[in-house]
Amino acid sequence: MSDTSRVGGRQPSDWIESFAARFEAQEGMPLIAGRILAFLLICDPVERTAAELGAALSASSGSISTNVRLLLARGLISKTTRRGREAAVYQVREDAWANVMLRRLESVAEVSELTTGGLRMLSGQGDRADRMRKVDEFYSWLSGELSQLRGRWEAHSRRR
Amino acid sequence: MSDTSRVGGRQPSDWIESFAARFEAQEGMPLIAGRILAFLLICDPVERTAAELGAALSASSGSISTNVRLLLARGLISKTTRRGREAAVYQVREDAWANVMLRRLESVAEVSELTTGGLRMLSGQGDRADRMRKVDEFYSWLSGELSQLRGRWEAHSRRR
DNA sequence: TCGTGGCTTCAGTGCAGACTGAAGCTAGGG
DNA sequence: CCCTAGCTTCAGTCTGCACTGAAGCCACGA
Repeated sequence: MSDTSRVGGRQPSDWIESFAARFEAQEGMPLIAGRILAFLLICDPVERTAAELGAALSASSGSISTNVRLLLARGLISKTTRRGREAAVYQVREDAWANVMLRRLESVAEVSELTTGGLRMLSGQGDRADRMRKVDEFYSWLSGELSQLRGRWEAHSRRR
Repeated sequence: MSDTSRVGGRQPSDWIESFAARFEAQEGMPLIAGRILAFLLICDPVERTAAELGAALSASSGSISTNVRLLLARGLISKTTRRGREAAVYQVREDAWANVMLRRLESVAEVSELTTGGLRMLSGQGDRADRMRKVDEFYSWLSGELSQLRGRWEAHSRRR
């Protein structure tokens, strides 16, 4: 099948592993979740059943079940059920990707809530609060910047 | 000592735990590393020895050694050695904080290297590359935005 | 050259979570 | 109302990592 053969001079299976490794490091995802995501980005046809995912990635049905649910919860893939005894199929929600990642970025700036609280805790402590003030200033600024990102992405994608 | 007493109506030890929990979730840091960082943000005086950190956070000398090194490697704290047999002291590098975090954010956009590579891998596959193209478009845009952030932070902090 | 304080190293422990695979559940078809 | 395909659940295994604390190492002072 074309999914595991050479395409464009590179092994898709290598690409899948790289992708999974990156998502493990960056998002703390299990490797299998990253593999599912990567596979669903390049497979043809775009929709796959749980059994097909398990076969393609050499993972157990339990693992597929768990990780597919994780990806569904994050909003990165969708599940389409079909009538009768047919298996449900999964596919990448490429349109939701930006949303999910932007939300994740915004959460980084939530540290500003902690630093602002810390600043209040140290109020009246004079110089002692200097460190906290500097860090808080950064996170407060970052918080504003990141919330603007979403608007800019919408403008950017509308523009084309 | 004032570090563990009530300040501004909130327990610093609770704040330290919240801070550590957030950094564990967000940065994948060990809890103790987050505690050290939090403690160094609010302690008085600002410099502390490894032994003091261990005592304040109820952690073993080995744990302090490991996690202090992790924070040094990330550039979030500095180590100052002193002459003779005196213990080295650690303190927060509040000025480096923005730099470290911006670099971390930029690494998120490195996924664009994978998606661009994936796109090349799927070249000539027509519709099959549509998913990848959309995701790649987002990461490429994000990559540009995040690299601009650094410039904007410098402008912002110079302005005040 | 020895003594000592401070730091790092490392073997050992415990725990968390990723993964498996079989058993159980669910829902449509006969 | 049973059969069966497909999915989920769960107990068990295993790997990896955070943490400990004691032993070793290093550097300075005497």
